[in-house]
Amino acid sequence: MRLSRFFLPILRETPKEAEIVSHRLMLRAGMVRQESAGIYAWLPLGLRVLRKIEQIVREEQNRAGAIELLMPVIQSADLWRESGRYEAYGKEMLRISDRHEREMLFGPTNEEMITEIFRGYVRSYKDLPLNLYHIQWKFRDEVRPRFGVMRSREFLMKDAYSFDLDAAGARHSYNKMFAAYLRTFARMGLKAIPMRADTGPIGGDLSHEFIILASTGESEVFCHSDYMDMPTPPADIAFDDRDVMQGVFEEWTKRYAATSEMHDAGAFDALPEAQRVSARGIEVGHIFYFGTKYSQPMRAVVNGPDGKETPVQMGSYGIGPSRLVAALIEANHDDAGIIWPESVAPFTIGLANLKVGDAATDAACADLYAKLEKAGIDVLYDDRDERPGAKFATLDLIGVPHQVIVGPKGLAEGKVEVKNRRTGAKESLSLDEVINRFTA
RNA sequence: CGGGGUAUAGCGCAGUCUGGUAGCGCAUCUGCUUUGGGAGCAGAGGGUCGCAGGUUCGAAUCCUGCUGCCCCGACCA
Repeated sequence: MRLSRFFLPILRETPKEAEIVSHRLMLRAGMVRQESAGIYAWLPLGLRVLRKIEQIVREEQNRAGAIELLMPVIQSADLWRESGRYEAYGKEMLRISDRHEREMLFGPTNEEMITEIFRGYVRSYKDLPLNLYHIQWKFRDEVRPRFGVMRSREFLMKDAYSFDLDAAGARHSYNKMFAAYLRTFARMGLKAIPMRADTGPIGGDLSHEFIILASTGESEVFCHSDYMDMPTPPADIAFDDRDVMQGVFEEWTKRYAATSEMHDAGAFDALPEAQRVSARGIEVGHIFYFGTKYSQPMRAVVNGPDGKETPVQMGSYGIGPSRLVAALIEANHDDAGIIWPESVAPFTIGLANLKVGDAATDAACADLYAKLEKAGIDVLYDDRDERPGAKFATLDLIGVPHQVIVGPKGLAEGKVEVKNRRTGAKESLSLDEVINRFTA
């Protein structure tokens, strides 16, 4: 992408409403624009990151055997009356009516709808287990949205729903999502710690929140220091093996880890001081096992091997990709701006032409740009007629992992500079070496 | 939902107390000079002063009502 042709409305000053660093940087880097309280437009740079995150989430859901579909954002009130949640959900649910005065709502979550879909087609235990997910916009009319997309009213959520014949099967489904979540966050370069959690309005009796540690986190968390450095399940782990999955679950839950709501000060204080981690955290995922809470009232039943109708055992599993964008920035930034992990970066390479109009510099940049793009690398080519300082500041701000800096000074020696955004390390390479570095 | 703020150009702000028809910095546009860490000079454009009433010869400024947004608390992917 040529920057001169891109839409990147960077702000030099910080809008005053932005309190936390991720919100400030997202506004300054031209990633989002607030349209109403807690409602944001995603600008091209922000959307690129959101899509990368979404894709990682999708790949790991698929790997764990979940199947993608897409449900609507607008739902019928009647569906929610079946589960009893239409009244129970309260003011957080945005209720609307259509031209025929039918009561509708903007979906805050989809347990009811997925249960309705399931019961419409599935009759036999032989079709189980089943895990269906979608990545769709949700709306929760928060009393007080804040921190940009971290706590917004409209937000993107991946929500998966598992269906099993019995509790043991449901447990396995839960464990698969548990392992998939560990992999998902690790691929984004985040250390997410599963913590026993309150189930809230979703209901049920088994639940874990996945928390990443960040000083600006909204919850207070306590955990064992071992969590700072634990191996993530490999891509080829046996998701279908119940014992293997149970092993992953046990390994990751046997040490102390809890949010303040579930905190047991006695148990935590019993740990040696060096192993106690007390910090603030951001919830980036939440998984629930709630049995027949919805299948019972909504009559989602299958015929078991014994020929009897049995309500299915269900669980639901959420990740907030839009919140993750902010969480990633909280975990990856410095004074100059964002530092994207490569897996979610909007562009992999930022190519800075320090002297637009200089024949040699232009030619070198055009050559590098063409070859890198041809190799399938996302390159943001800063071909604007700006001074070098402005280009460095822009690339630092938007956090592109690798900067390739081309100027007359270096080219005189046949060299360009390659700078690592995270480490700040600079190397002087020839054009060919640059190509080899990124395409090898 | 309780409490506290705030609303003036794209962004950040002054002007409001004491009424006289809107200004500064950055950004934008033009020209010249510059070009390895957010350049300099000269010029230019851009605002129904949140909205609606009212007071007044005259309202960004005073009065009334409304709305948006932000912050603090109780709730949450």
